[in-house]
This record gives sequence, C-alpha cells and structure tokens, in this order.
Amino acid sequence: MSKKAPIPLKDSCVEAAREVIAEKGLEALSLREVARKLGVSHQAPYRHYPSRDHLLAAVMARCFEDFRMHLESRPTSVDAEHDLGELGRAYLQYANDHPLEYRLMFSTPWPAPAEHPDLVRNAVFAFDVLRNVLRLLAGTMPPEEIDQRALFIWSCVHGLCGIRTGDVMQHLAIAPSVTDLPGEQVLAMISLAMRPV
Amino acid sequence: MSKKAPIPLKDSCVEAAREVIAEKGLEALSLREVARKLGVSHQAPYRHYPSRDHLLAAVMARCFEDFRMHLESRPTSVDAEHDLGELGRAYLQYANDHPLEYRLMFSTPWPAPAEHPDLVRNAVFAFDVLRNVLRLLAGTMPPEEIDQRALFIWSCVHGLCGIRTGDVMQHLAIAPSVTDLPGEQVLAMISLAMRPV
DNA sequence: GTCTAATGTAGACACTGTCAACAACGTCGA
DNA sequence: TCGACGTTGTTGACAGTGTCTACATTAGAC
Repeated sequence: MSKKAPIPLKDSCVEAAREVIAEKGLEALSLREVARKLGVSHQAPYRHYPSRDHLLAAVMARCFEDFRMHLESRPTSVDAEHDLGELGRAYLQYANDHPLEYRLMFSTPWPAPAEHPDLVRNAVFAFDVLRNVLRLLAGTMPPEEIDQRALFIWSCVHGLCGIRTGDVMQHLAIAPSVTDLPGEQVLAMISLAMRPV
Repeated sequence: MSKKAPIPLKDSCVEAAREVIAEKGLEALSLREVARKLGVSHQAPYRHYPSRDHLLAAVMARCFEDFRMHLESRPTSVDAEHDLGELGRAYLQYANDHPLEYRLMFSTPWPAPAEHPDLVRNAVFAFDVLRNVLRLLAGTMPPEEIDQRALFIWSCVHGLCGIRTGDVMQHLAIAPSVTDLPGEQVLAMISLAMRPV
C-alpha cells in the first residue's frame, strides 16, 4: 500500500465521468455531478481540469487508449491478410461491446482539440494499428497509398459500427437477423478489394 | 400575399435553431437563444415545443426531409444499376455539402424518439429511397434480403461520410488527396458486390 | 519553526430549461 | 353587441450548470 497513491482526484474524475456518461448520457455530464459522485466540493474537479471540455477530452483520450489496446490484443497471426481480418473482427467487437465509448470517439464533436494534444495523440495511435498491418500486408507501397487503403477499410468497417451504435437504426423497422449479418460480409468484401494489388 | 401567413413562429423556430446550430454548434442550441434571434420572449418557443428536445426533434425531422428530397432529385436513369450509382453519388454529395445536417441526423443522440413520430417517419422515408432502388434492381427478392443489401450499401457509404464529417479525421495527418479519393472507389466496390446476384 | 505551492472549499455571477400566473388577441355563439 | 373562451405570447420565479474570485488547508523545503 503505497501511502502516496490514494487514487488522485484527477484520475477519479475521469472514471466518475465515464460512469455518469454510461448512466445518464453525455448530455448529463457535468463537473458538479462528477464532484458529487466523488464527495468533494463542486470546484475540486475544476482544479485539475480547467473546463468541462478538458475533462471530456481526457475521457475521450482514455477511450482511444482502451480502444487501441483492445485492437492490439487481438489473436495474433503471422499471415498478414488473415491478421487484417482479425483486426476487423476486433474492431467490430469493440464497437458492439462498448457502444457508448465508440460513439464518444467517433460521433461526438471534439472539444477544441488543439488544446488537448493527448486526445489527438491517442487517436493517431489507434489509427496506426491499422496502418501497421497494412504496411506489412502491402510491402513496399508509398505511404500515401497505404493511407488511402486504410481510409477505405476504415470507412467500410466504421460505417457498420456507426449505424449499429447510432439511433437511426433502432427505428427503421429492420429485422434483427438482418442487422447482425453484414459484419463478416463487409470483412470478406474488404479482403476481396485488397486482393488485386 | 396571403394575409394569413406571416410565417408562423413554430416554423421560424426550426429555421432559427438551424442557424444557431450552424453558427455555434449543437451544444449552443437553446430555446432562449432561438427566442432572442426571433425577437420574442424566452417562453414564446416553449408554447410550440414542450421542451428543447422537441424542437431539436423537429429540426432533425426537417433535415431528414431535405435529405430525402435531395436524394430523390438525383439525375434520373432507367438503368437500375446506374441509378444506384447516382444515388450513392447524391448521398456522398449531400454529406459533403451539409456536414452539420449529416452529423445531426446520424451522429447525434436522438431525443426520446418515441415521442417524436415525425422524426422517425421522415428517417424511414429517407431509407426507403434506397430500398426502392434496390427493389427495382433486384426484382423478385425477399424483403429481408433487400434490407440486408440496403444495410450493407448504406454501411459502406455512411462510413466514409461519417469519417469525413467527424472530428477524428481532421487530426490524423492524412493528406487531403488521400481523403478525397475513396468516394468513387467505395461506389465501385459496392456495384462489384451487388453483381453476383 | 516559517514560507510556499498545491489542493480543496465557499460564495457569487450569468446562463439555461422549465413551471406558473397573467395579458392580448381573435373567434363564435347568445 | 357582447362576453366567454381558446390560442398565443409575456413576465417572473426556481433549480441546475459552468466558471470566476477569494479563502482555507495541508504537505514539503528551507
């Protein structure tokens, strides 16, 4: 028990904020609610985060970190093409298991990002996971073309996740069997599109 | 000049709300701001919309209506496959020209949708545009399979739009030439995937 | 010990959504 | 004509929020 670490308030705030978002939605996130949850005065969090947006940025940065770690912990494979498929599956699974976090990262207006380098950095790190796989898969390919393929693949997978985690989907009267299906279909099509190098 | 229509406040509110969102973002949308913009008391909008969420739902419903009209005004084509391509182009163009509206429709938490049938109805109408094209393209195909294909196509196109209109994109240090490219690529791949009926 | 910086507290302000009471207004039946 | 009535808009109030300022506490360095 290191005496020096009673979980600093700065970290507790991020955790509490995630709970508030999970329980009552992003709209209901307020510094005062976080303070109440932690049993401190309404100004205590303000000492560590200059504004609500800074706390939100910290939460989002944490999400990107978790997301990257989840992607990197996918089943390993030496075959680059197969590895790309595993990456896609890991991506789909994360969005399915953590819809709130997914929405936060990709469907929420970023809070004045120039002031939050951590957020930007962690987001780039997550995207780099895909870049690295493609670099192995494509061998000697100009970086620009790698990014182009990455963007294409990301688009296809993100589209499905964005629709699934969004609100529109719930009200289109589409059968659940239909909803669940296209995951593997999208992945198969991506690997098809990557073939003719 | 019909004496009876000095633009009812109810409609003006939606228009003013769209302006506020365009100028200051969704977060800054408030009934009071709308009232100020229209030069009425802070409670006047409240007479027409029981809550801020109801006004927001009206704005979103209007967006879906505009979106559907834009899709339906695409260049006509008798060839169903070519028509699907035109639909995709129209979709991409709308998201490109109206990123705020696109975000509002597909990346914003819906305000208690059960209470806003207009919103749901207009969203379904927009999705029906795609359904109808596929119905023509696919001939006699069970509705479930049509929805499955619609979801697949929508995923691919929406993914690109969602990424383009999102905030993540702006900070990944990707060359603009790369960003602009995959539009036609995605469409080509969709038509490829639709081929082997 | 004392000085200092970090950390947390208390109070105030403007802003917001929302509720309740009230005023202006046209409409319609007597 | 007139008065009851529903519609629309106004005014005032309340709690909740972000944020500013001033103050208290506390731990560590000298």
